[in-house]
Amino acid sequence: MDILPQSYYEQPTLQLAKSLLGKRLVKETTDGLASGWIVETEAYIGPHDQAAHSFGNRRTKRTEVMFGPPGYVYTYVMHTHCLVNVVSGKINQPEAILIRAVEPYEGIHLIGKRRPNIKKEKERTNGPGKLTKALGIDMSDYGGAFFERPLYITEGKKVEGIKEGVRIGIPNSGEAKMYPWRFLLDKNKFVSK
DNA sequence: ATATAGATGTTC
DNA sequence: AACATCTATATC
Repeated sequence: MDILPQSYYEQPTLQLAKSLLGKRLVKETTDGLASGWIVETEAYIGPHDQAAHSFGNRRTKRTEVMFGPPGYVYTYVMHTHCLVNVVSGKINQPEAILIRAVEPYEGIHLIGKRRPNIKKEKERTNGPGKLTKALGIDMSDYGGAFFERPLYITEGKKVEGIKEGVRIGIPNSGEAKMYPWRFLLDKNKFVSK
């Protein structure tokens, strides 16, 4: 499967968020390769979105990559966990897509080693903090490109049953929390609750 | 099966 | 002080 070129990321954020469903997210480490199908995403459209870190064009050390060209990696540490985002929008348009869940595909034994003591299979990757740990993504990936190793996205499989919904976990974002900017594959067992 | 609380680190 | 979360524990 081919790595998606940078030009792929030049489409509008909401369209890209939907398009990412079913693609293959890959991470290579010294331990080996692990990958999963993307089954859930959320769009964060900076200037107009109170829930985005870049709301009102707030530019800090943390949000810096979002102001660059699309197709780059924005990792962010929340509590003890690390979250992955795909930067989208043109230069100086701070937009990004949060990857919330994947379905394990390659490197299952690695994923199992990184997330032991799990009762059900789906609990390994059905949340933004879980999937990063499962695939071995961390802050060292910040600022990298999704079209270059070691962290990249390739073509995937065709998907059906794309569903939109309201975003999760952003209670204090005013009107913005009602925007239907969450995309997921209906009937897939690996999406978050 | 669902619900609730508590712990965690980084940023502002 | 706020938060784009996870896990354990408790209860049905």
